[in-house]
Amino acid sequence: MARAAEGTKQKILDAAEKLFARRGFHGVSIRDITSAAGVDVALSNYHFGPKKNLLAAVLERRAQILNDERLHMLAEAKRLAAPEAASAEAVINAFTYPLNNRSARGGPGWKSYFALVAQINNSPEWGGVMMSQYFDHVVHVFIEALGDVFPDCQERELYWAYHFLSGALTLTFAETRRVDNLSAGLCKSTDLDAVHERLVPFCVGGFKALCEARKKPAGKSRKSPRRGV
Amino acid sequence: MARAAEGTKQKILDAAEKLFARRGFHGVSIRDITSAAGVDVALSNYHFGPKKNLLAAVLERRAQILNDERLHMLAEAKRLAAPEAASAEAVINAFTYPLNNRSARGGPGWKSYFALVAQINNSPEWGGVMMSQYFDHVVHVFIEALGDVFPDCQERELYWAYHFLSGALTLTFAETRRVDNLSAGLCKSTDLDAVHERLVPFCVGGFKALCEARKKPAGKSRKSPRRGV
DNA sequence: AATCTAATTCATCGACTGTTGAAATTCAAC
DNA sequence: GTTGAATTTCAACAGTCGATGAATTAGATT
Repeated sequence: MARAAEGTKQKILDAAEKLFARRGFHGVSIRDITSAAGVDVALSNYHFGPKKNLLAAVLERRAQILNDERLHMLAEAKRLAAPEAASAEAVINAFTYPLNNRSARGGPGWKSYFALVAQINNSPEWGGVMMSQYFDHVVHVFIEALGDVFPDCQERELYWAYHFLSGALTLTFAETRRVDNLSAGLCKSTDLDAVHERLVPFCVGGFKALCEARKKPAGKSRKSPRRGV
Repeated sequence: MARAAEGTKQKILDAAEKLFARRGFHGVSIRDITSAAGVDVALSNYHFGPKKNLLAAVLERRAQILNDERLHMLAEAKRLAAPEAASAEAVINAFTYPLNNRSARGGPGWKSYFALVAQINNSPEWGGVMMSQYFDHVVHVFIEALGDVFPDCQERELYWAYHFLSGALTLTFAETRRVDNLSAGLCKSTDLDAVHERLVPFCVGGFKALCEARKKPAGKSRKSPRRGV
């Protein structure tokens, strides 16, 4: 039947995305996934191979879209600011806003995706490799752009600052609702636009403070050795 | 045999902590844990009940120690700064340094513990409730202290800023090593003292920027309604 | 030494795990 | 309408899952 398969593949990916996000990779069986998708158990193996490949397929599906949007927003920010360097706010916003937009207005699949990414990012089993695989090449572009914004900042500090941003970002879009209880309802995890309005200045302030505290040692700034892929 | 049991309980907790941290709750079987601990399978159920209770026991064991150290450091910071308010740096340091110290110099059990907490914090299955259970009462004390540091800042913003700090903090002490690869060795996840030196100014800068961007609306500051437990 | 409880061992329960091979079905191309 | 490959179904595999009840051992108390 040729391309009736594409439909089932997407149904399996959708179900896997949702269930992996809720209970984690090991907390979900292939039978859970295929029965939620309304297809036969064997089809997961037929289309995706072993279970780990299914997780990889889930992560890969939306990563490309997200990365394209990030790079497009960054290019636009640079264009508007030229010939001067774009603001730190604009660069960081280009990195975070696509998540905000997709999570708030992209449908439930995107919400599951970000909840899953948060778990992957914080897992020693997957975090060190899978996050790098899908996102690092775009992060390098942003680090370089931030090097233009903070010409006196050491490259190492930019990576550390990105690391902190990454933790805040993934936890935010995981929407675990902990902060809702903690703040007795003052904060609402689900109001993503409101959170994002705070996330960006927090991170901009963090970058500025860290770069200020650890400037480049001596004379000339703006070296920024291009990093290989 | 009365109190020979305490030894086995600790052995089970140690093994569970280590394995849960590496592969997550669902990725580890009770047989994995008890065989790593060198005890019979049935002893986990005998001492801790069902598997979920074992996870709770693991989380609870070190939370009390950590919370005590945090509160002690906060009191000390307040004492040294009195009669003025303590600095933002001192307050945030009191919250984060105990993690840094225990992870760097507390033995491998603490490292596993923090890696596990990072996964719990980012998991929709556990994050919303278990983190609150063990840490929120201490967080409330710190939020109040931060209210003294930033008297013009709205309480809601302090909770959001804490949320971002929480994401950066837990990812940092998860030591997934992603940033090591990303930065081509420029950053070393395992050099915790170096990371902590950056984490604190980043978060202080974030708090300041967020509080500055969203000051209290009108006249009088310092209301800070005491929040119930 | 006898007693009693706490702790440990062992065997086993039914259910579920990821994966696969063979058979059945579907659909496009001829 | 027949061929042929892609897709789906079904049944089953060997192994593991969390949990438990019964029997055994250890240790303190009497």
